[in-house]
Amino acid sequence: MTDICAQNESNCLPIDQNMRGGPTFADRIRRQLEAEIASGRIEPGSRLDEQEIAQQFGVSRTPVREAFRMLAASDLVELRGRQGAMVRSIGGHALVEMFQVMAELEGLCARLAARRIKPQQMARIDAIHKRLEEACDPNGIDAFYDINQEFHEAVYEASCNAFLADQTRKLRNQVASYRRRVTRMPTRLPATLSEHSAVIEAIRAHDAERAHSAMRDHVNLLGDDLLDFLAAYG
Amino acid sequence: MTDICAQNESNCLPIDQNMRGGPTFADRIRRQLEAEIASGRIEPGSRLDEQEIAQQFGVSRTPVREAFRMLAASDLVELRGRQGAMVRSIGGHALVEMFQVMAELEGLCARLAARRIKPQQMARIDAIHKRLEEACDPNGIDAFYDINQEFHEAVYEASCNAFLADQTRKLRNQVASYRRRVTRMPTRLPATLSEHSAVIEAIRAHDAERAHSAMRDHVNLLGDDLLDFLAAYG
DNA sequence: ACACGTCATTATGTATACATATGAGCGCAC
DNA sequence: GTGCGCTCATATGTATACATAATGACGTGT
Repeated sequence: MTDICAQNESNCLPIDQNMRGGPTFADRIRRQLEAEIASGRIEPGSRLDEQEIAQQFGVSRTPVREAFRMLAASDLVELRGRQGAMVRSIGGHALVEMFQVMAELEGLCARLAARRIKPQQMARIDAIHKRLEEACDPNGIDAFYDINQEFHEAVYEASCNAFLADQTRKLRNQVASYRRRVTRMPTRLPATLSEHSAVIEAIRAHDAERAHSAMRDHVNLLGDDLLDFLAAYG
Repeated sequence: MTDICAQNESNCLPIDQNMRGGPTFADRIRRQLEAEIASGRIEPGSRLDEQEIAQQFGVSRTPVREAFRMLAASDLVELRGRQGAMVRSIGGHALVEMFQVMAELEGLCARLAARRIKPQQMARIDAIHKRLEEACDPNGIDAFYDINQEFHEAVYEASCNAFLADQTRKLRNQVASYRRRVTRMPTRLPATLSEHSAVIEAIRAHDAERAHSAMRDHVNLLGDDLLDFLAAYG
């Protein structure tokens, strides 16, 4: 079998070199497709062709099919009988529902973090926030997006609940491609900064209730902006 | 190909006749295994043999493997490299984490239900509760368990958030086999009834906060009992 | 007697072959 | 000209074949 990167000449699915996730092709393909979907490089509604992807990865259809099944169980793609797989397209109504749940889960993360955070984790969050302030530049949107993600990830960890962190991460990943669009709204950057500040100060004060509501509001405000964005640009 | 039920002579995986879920074998096998795992007929830690299951269902390994991948993505089974699949075994620590999340999600269901419930749904919940009271008999534990499930399902629906309902259902399903054991504790039945009553009255009064905390407490108390049970009989 | 290395068996991961359903394109009838 | 039905191509679902890594047994050496 040729190396998995061999077939990769200017395809729309460039193989990530750091692909040492699972040793099996199915796992690697799943991870790669997850990343492509989350980043928006594969747009919602796109059809995923087994043979095409198999050729791009230089493998047979079998591991691709298994990757599809895993992604379908994570609700990242939809399998429609014999009509193939397509990247799940999330409508406005479903987004509202998902943000409501995400707000509650992220709120719980913040609440637990307020009760359990260790000085080292607090320092890390402060450092991330400082970097986020410096990256508050409409030109470097992608950097801002990544650092923002780091902030939330740090709160997940501070919650000291690995399962909660995992669930929240999965949900965040499901709406990632939609979130990424709304980051481009000019008002979102400064709003994010001040909302994060509120969360951080509540956590620092070990005020669980305030941390919960601050984080919930933060997520809900993002959801509102996202809906505005979708209403305007479709 | 022989009918999917043909090979089923006194196996440990009796085929459910109402198996018209997905038209594909992979889907049917996934649903069947889900049910077997949730009911506890396949115990946590059991190893799932591809060939054995394929023979029991009268199909080849391919759809079985695809079912395994879906179940693994739902965290119901673990795939350990080339060492096969085993039903996920959840330790006490992980159970605590999961119940903390489930309490929050069920609490959110109850909160939304308190705000949104329609008279018809309220009547349905009352009817279910009445049946649950009648089933409060240590001999008919399984019936009690099923009606209890109906109650929670009715609250999910009353929340009018399909995504939330789905997430909560999945989580409930993950710990189903552990929940089922604790139902056998003698104090759990009357406790469940009174805790449900508190939730119901809060929902009837459209008191969102009270509904949330009542449901959260209900789930947390169940979690506590489950931990006691595991500590004693684990 | 115990430990270690080697080998055989077996089950998983992957590739390929085959069956069949879905959708497109075309022709015909009204 | 439009709508219906047929045929065919293609892609998915399933089965089978093959390669390889992991498990267990056996034998040998200390």
